[in-house]
Amino acid sequence: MSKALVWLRNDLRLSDNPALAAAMRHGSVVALYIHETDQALRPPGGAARWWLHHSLRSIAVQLAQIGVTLRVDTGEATEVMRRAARGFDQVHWNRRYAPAQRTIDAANKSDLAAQGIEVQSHPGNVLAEPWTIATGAGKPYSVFTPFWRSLKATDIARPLTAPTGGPIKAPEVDAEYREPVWAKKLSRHWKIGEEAAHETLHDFLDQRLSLYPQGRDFPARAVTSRLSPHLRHGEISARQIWHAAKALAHAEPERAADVEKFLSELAWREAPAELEAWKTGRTGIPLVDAGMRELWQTGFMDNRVRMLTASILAKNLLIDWRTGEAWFWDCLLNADVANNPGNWQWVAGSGMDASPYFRIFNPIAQGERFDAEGDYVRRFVPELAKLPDEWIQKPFDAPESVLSKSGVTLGETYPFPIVDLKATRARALEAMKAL
DNA sequence: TGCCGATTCCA
DNA sequence: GGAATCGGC
Repeated sequence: MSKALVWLRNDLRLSDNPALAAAMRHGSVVALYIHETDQALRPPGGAARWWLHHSLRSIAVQLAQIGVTLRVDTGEATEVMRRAARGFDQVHWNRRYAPAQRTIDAANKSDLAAQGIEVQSHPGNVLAEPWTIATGAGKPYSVFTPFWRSLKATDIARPLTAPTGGPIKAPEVDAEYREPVWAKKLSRHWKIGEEAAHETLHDFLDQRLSLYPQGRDFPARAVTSRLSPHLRHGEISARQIWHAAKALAHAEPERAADVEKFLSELAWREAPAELEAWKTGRTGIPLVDAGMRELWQTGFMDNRVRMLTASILAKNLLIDWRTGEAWFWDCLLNADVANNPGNWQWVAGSGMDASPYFRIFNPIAQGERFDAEGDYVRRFVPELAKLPDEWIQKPFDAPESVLSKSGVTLGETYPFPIVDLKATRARALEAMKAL
């Protein structure tokens, strides 16, 4: 009998779970969840860890009802997978899209292939996979509105139904987890698991959606969907939400505008791939990446680099400065309510005593002025270390011969820039003039 | 604690 | 053809 292993990650549901469905078609199935300890991944915070624990317990019971055992393990993904996949002839998972996650998944894929195990990856928890929505020039959209127009015109895949099978006894999972005392407060506000996720969706569509477009920005009204923790852990898929809301708009056309507003907010989940590149120091602009990696590795960032990385996010990428502020807040050892938000507002030009709106940093020019020998870039972006000073701040302009001599392959060892500095500068000035 | 393109000046 | 300067964004 053929055996398939399903690696569950952020997809803790039975319905519309392409990896699980494919594995079930193949033969007998075991599911695996790994608490990944890879350095490149951020471990979940306390609250998310609490949710995850209960979500795992919930899905373990559901899986047992269709004859699937859930195993839970801890360690580096490739280490755990190498052991766990022994004896299986297929491994399935649903794709994830953050750079660090993709690196890990690619490593696993080749590792398993070397063991003679077939790996099949399936669409992750998105409406449309990133490479299916592109501009006329074949590049990812960098502005939400055209992205949304394009997404709306796309056929979003229909959700799959949950697989069936004969029940077995549910295993005890995540046994080492100890419920923190503060979790009692949380548990009064949330129900966790796939069933609860669908209840939340339908409560929202029935009761709060009509108030959503007007009320969503007013926290006291509490009319938002509250689906985000369910989505985060994959207890419900974006496709399921999409089609449930579309079905409502079809049945009650007078509510179509409300549905559209809600779905456009759902689509925001999928727009900012750039935010992830910024956070993880993979923008393709050396000084920005050095700063973001310093922040992540050390909990500190040089002040000039703070201004510059903030300027890139708020002005070139036109991402809400509060998103960047939240990331700094998480990562900085010296973040303080008195300065962190204030500094961000200064850069974004939205606070009192703001920097003038037209002050947009150019990280290449800044690098050439303040890191002329490239020492700082070399320290935190070692894959560029062998580039000569002349090109260390702008590898994308370096001649091919210089790149190859320095062991740099753009798009492979180091990313192409995710922003066109000139074009995004012009766009920012345009956008701010409009204000 | 800005960037950029145009202009001017000098070699 | 490069450095210095300046105004507009």
